[in-house]
Amino acid sequence: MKIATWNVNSIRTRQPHIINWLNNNFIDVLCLQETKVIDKDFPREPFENLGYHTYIYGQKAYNGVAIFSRKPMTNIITGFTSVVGEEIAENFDEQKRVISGVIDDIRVINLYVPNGASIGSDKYEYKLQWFKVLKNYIDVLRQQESYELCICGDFNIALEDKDIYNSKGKENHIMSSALEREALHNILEIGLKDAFRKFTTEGGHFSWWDYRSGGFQRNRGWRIDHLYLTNKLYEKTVSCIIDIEPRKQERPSDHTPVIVEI
DNA sequence: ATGGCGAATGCAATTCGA
Repeated sequence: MKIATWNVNSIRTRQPHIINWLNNNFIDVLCLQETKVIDKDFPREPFENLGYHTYIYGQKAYNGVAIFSRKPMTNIITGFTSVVGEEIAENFDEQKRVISGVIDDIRVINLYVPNGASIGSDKYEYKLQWFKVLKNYIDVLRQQESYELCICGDFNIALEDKDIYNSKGKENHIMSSALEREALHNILEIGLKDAFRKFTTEGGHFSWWDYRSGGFQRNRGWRIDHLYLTNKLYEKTVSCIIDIEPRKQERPSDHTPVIVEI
């Protein structure tokens, strides 16, 4: 089974790119971030016509996540509140960043982690607090269910210096600060492993390049889109690659897909 | 260091992303 994650930066703008990519890559489950559209206006039909079931959780202009699956998923959950309760979820579901479903006894959790703006900003604090809610969400699910987990998406965090084109001076940079890395490690310590790192240990592999200053042309990238697996799935994983082809195309997303085959 | 680019909103210029 192939599961992919891709921050498409607007489902409506990127619709032809995604259709083209799915026609060239047989993907069972596609997790999308930054769909940037309310559910009523989400272009479901083009993807249903390709044979996908579509599960969406969006809002106007910002954020928004979706999962496309060839087989129907069960136990779909949108947002945090129904799992952790209103007291812990507070207002964190105002931003649509979490959707999850179960397929073949795997719970796929698709995340669009907050960006965080800059170190010490209100958005940075929001990002760190958001991780605490996420931790609670995963803990509750693990108490309630016994599925294997695939937690994937745009994490807006590069865990290691080698995941950044030039890590010099990046310890006080958004996406690579110690507190952000600590927040993500805190999630992973329940027993999640980075599928990409099962096969590739060297640096220089990226999933996002800034639109500005010719980031892609100069290969000034970051690896911030991840697929994390519980051990049983990790052991069964046969490949995990970053496909940079979509980033080369006209009018691309600033992110490119990451695919795991289990 | 700063600003760069792209998308949405909504129709010009601002906000946001990372």
